[in-house]
Amino acid sequence: MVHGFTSLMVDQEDHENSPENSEEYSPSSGVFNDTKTTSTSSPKRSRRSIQKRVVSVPIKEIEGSRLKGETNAPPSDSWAWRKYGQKPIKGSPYPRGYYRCSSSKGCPARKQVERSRADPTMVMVTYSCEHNHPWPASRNTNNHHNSTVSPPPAATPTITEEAPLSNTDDNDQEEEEDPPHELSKPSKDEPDEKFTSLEVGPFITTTDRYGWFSDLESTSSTMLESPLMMAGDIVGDADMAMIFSIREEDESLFADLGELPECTTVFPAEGGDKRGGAPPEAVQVGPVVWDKRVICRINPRICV
DNA sequence: CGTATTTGACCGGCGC
DNA sequence: GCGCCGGTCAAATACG
Repeated sequence: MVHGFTSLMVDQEDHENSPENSEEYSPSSGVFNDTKTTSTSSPKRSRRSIQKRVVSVPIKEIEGSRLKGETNAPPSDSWAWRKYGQKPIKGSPYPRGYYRCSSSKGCPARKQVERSRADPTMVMVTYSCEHNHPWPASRNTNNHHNSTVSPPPAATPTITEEAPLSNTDDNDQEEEEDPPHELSKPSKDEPDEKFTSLEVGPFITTTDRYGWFSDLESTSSTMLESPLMMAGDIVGDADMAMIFSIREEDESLFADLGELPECTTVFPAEGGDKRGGAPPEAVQVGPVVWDKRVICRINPRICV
C-alpha cells in the first residue's frame, strides 16, 4: 500500500493566515479555527481548544483497506472506531464524519474524518483526545500479530497537524515546542533535533498518554511531523533528506512493517502557506524510509 | 439478536 | 442579542 500521510501541526494562528491556501480544511472549519482562537487563554477549554492532530491520508489507502464507498471511510487504525455522526461542513463539499473509540466506553478518543476539498484524493483525519486504554482494547484490530504493536499497515498517514493543546492546564510545555512558526524550526540545523524536540519531544514522550499518537504510529507507517512541513518549504526537502538518514537501524526493525509507502505526501498545511510560497499541494517525498525512523523515534516501542 | 451505521435534532460556542 | 456553525446525543434502520 502506498500511503502518504501528511501531518501538519497546526497552530492556532497559523492557519488563519491564509485559510484559502490551506485548503485542507475549510477556513471556517472549526478545527483549525478553533485552534486559532486563543484557546489557551480561554478559561474553559471548549471543545475547540482541545488538542487535535490532523492526518491526511490518501483515499486510496482507505479504499484499499476498506472497500467502502466514498464516504469518508476512516483509515483503519488499530483502534476501533464507531461513527456517531456526520455533518456537512461549510467550507467543504464533503461531509465530515465523527468517530468515537468503541474499544472502551470511557475512551474519550475521537476522530473526525473529512475529505480534503483541495485534494479529493486525500482524507483528513483529525484525532482528538487520547485513548484511555491500550491497543488491545480495540477490536477492530487485526493486530493479532501485534504482539508488539505493529500497527496494521493499513494506511500511512502523515500527521498534518498538531493541535494546540490549550486544554492543558498543566501542560504547557508541549505546545510550546510546536511553535508553528516554522521559522524557528528551520533555525535548527539538526534535523534530528527537530524531530526530537518537535515531534518526539512533546508528544512522543507521552506516547502512552497520547493514545491518538500511538494510534497514528501504529497505524501508519509514515509519519511526518508538521513542524517539518511547516518549517517550510525550506526545510522541506532538505530536512527530509536528513531525516531519511536518521537511522538505518530502525529500518530493520520496521522491516516487518513491510510495506512502506512509496511516497509520502506532505502538506504544507496552513503553516506552509504562511511561508507564502508553499502551494497547497502535497509534496511527494520519494523514499518512505524515513518514516520508519521517524516512527522509531517517536515510538521506540514500535521499533522494538 | 447484537452491533454498527445513518439521519435528524439539540446544545454550546463564537462571531457579528 | 441574534445568527451561524460545529459537535454530540439519541433513535431508527441495516447488516452480520
